[in-house]
Amino acid sequence: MDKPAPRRVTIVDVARHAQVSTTAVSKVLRNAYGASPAMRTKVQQAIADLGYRPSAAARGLRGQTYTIGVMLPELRNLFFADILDGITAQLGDSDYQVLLAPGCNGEKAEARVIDAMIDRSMDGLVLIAPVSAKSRLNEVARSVPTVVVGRHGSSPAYDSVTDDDIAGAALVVEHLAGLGHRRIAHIEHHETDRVRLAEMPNAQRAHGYREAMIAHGLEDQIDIASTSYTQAGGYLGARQLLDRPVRPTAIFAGADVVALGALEAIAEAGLSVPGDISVAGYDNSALAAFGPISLTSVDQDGRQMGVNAARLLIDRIDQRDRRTAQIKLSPTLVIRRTTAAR
Amino acid sequence: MDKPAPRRVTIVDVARHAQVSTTAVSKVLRNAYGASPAMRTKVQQAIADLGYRPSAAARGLRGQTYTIGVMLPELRNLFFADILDGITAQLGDSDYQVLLAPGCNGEKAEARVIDAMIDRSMDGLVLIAPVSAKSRLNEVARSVPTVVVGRHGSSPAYDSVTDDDIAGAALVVEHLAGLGHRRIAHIEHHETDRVRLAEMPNAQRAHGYREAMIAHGLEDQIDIASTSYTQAGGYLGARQLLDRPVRPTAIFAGADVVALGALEAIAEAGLSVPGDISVAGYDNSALAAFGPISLTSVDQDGRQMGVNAARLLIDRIDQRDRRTAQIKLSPTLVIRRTTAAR
DNA sequence: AAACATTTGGAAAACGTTACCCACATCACT
DNA sequence: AGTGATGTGGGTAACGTTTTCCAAATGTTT
Repeated sequence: MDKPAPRRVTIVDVARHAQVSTTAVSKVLRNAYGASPAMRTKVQQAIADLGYRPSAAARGLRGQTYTIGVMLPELRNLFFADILDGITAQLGDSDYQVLLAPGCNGEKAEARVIDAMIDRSMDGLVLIAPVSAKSRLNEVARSVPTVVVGRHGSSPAYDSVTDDDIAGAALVVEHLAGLGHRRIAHIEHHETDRVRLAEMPNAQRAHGYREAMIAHGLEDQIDIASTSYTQAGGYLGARQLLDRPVRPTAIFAGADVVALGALEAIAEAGLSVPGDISVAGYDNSALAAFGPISLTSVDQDGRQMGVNAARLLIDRIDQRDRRTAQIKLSPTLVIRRTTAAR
Repeated sequence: MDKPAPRRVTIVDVARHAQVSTTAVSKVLRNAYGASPAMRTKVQQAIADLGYRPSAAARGLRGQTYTIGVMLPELRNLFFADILDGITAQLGDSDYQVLLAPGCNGEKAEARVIDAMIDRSMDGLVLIAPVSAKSRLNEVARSVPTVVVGRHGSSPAYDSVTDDDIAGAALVVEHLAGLGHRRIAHIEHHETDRVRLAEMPNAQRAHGYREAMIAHGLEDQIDIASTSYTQAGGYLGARQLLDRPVRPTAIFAGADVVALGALEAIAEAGLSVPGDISVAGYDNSALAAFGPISLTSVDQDGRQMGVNAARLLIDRIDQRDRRTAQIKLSPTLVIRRTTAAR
C-alpha cells in the first residue's frame, strides 16, 4: 500500500508513447517551430495520458527553468506583499512560476539569496528595495535578466520600477500647507551611504520634503528628525521634534510605522491628533487604513508596480539586449483623520 | 565595459585548476567519503580562487538541489510569517535554501504550486495549512519528503507539526469562566468537508470550545455563530450573537481578525468592551498586541512550529523511511484588556 | 611474505532536457 | 525537369553534476 513512488515519467516515455522522437516532444512543449498541428495534438495527448511534467532541473541545464525569483527584504511589510500580488497576477497565466526568498535583510543575506537564485538558474529576478552596492546589482543583472523595484537611479543593465517619492513627499507638504500649517517637520530614515542617499526611497522622500517646503516658501521651517523607519524611530523622532523650542504643528513621517511611533509619543505628551498636531505617513498600509488609527498617508500602488516589474522582466527575458527602461509611478494622497486645518 | 558575462565556472574548471578529477571535486563539495584532507584543502583552495558555485540545476538531475520549498496560503498572515522565521532560522546555517511560493489560496493554486516545487526537484516541502485532499498530500509526501504544518491528523507518509487547538480553546473558555462568564459564545469558520472537519485548526477550535464548555458545566450555554475567519465574518457573527434573546457576555472568536470584526460590531451596537462584553481572539497576532486594541488572545508559538518543521524535514531527507512523527505544541493565553470579570 | 582490508583517486555512465544540425518530402516557380 | 524555398521530423551532442564502479597504493593481519 505504501508503494515507493514510481519513477517519474520523462520526455522519452512520452516520445515512445506518441511514437515520435524526443526532439518532437520538446518542440511541442516549448511551442517551438517545426511541429505540425497533427503532431502537436498527438504529443499533447500522450502528455496528458502519461501525466508528464517536465523536469525543471533538466531544463535548466540547457534552456530555461521557467522560474522567476523575487527577493524582498521583509515579508511582513504589506506594501511588499502588494508588489508581489502584482507580479503574480501578471505572471499568473504564463508558464512562469514565481518563487521568493524569505525576508533577506541586509547586504549579506541579500547577496546570499541572489546567489542562490542564480545557482538555481532562474530565468529572471525581481529585486525589491535591494541595498546591495550598485556595482553588484549591475553584475547580477549582467548574468540574469533583472528588474529592480523601489530603488531610484538608472542602470545600463537592469530595468527599474519606482514610485515617485519626491512627488509623494510634495503631496504631503502641499496638503499640510494647504491646511494652513507652516511648521511642518519630517522624520527620516538616517542614511550615510553615498549611493543610497541618491537611490533609496527614504532619501528621496526627505529630499522631496525639502524641495516642497522651499517651493511653498517654507524654507526656514524645514525641520528634520533623523532616526529610522521603525516604530521606535518614529517615537524617538517625534520626541525630538516635540522638544523643540517652537513645536511643529504637523509631522510628516517617512513611513506609516514611523507615524505610529510618532502618534504614541504625541499621545504620551498629552497632545491630541489632529487637534494639536497633524500627522501624515507614507505607504498607506493596512495599518493606516485601520479605523481607530485612520492615518493620512501616501499611497503607492504596489500592485501596479509589481505588474510593471513582471512585464519588464518578461520583455527582457525575450529580448536580453534591449535598452533598459525606468518606470516611475505617481503616488496619491489618502486623506484621513490625522490631519486637519490648524 | 558592458561585457557579456563570462561563462560560469564549472566543476571541470575547478578540477583542472586543482589538478584533480571532477569526481574528487564533487566529493569535496558534498563532504563525501573518499577524499584525503590534503586533497580537500587543495580543492577548497581552487574553489575559492575561481569563485566556483555549483549549479543547482545540474545537481538536481542526479542528486539533491539543496532547496526546501515552503507553501503557505497567505503571505499577509503574520502567524505564517512566524512559522517561516522558525524554518529559516533552523535552516539558516545549513546548505539548504528556503524558497516559498507566494500565497496560494485554494486547492487549485495549492496543487499548482506543489507540482511546481516537485518539478523543480526540491529536496523537501513544508506545507503550511494545506487544504488539499488527504490522499493528495499522501501522494505528494511519497514522492518528496514533506512536513505538514497546522493540520491535525496523522499520516503514514508525512510528518506534521500542529498547535493544540483544542487546548487553546480550552484556555480561553477557562479564562472566561474563571472571570465569572457563563454565556460564552464562539464564532467559528464554517466547514463542511468531512476530512477538514476533523483536521483543520478552525474545526478543532470549535470542538475544543464545545468540550471545554461541557467540562465547565456550561453545556446549555454553548452558542456558535458559524461564519468565516475574516474580519467581515467576525462582524457578521457578532451581529448574530448580539441579536440573540439573551446576549452572550463573552465572545471567543476563532481568530484575531474575527475578533476585530466582532469589536467593530459591538462598538456599533453601542456596547463597550470589556464592560458589556468580553472578547478573546486566537493567534496573538501583531494586531492583538497593538496597544489601542490590546486583545486577549491565544498564542501559538509559530516560530517554534517552524523550527520543529524544519528539523523533521531534514531528518526525513536524511532518512526517508523512518516512521512519521506528529509534534503538537501547547498554546498559551495572553491576557490583555478585552476580557474582564462580569 | 602472503593475504586481506582500507584509503585514495579517477574514468565513465547516467540524469532529462534543449539546441544544433541534417535529411527528406512537398511545393512553387522557372 | 530543374532549382530553390519551405515544412516536417529526427539524430545526437551538449549542459554540469553525482554515482557507480574499478584500480592502485597503502596499511594490517596472519
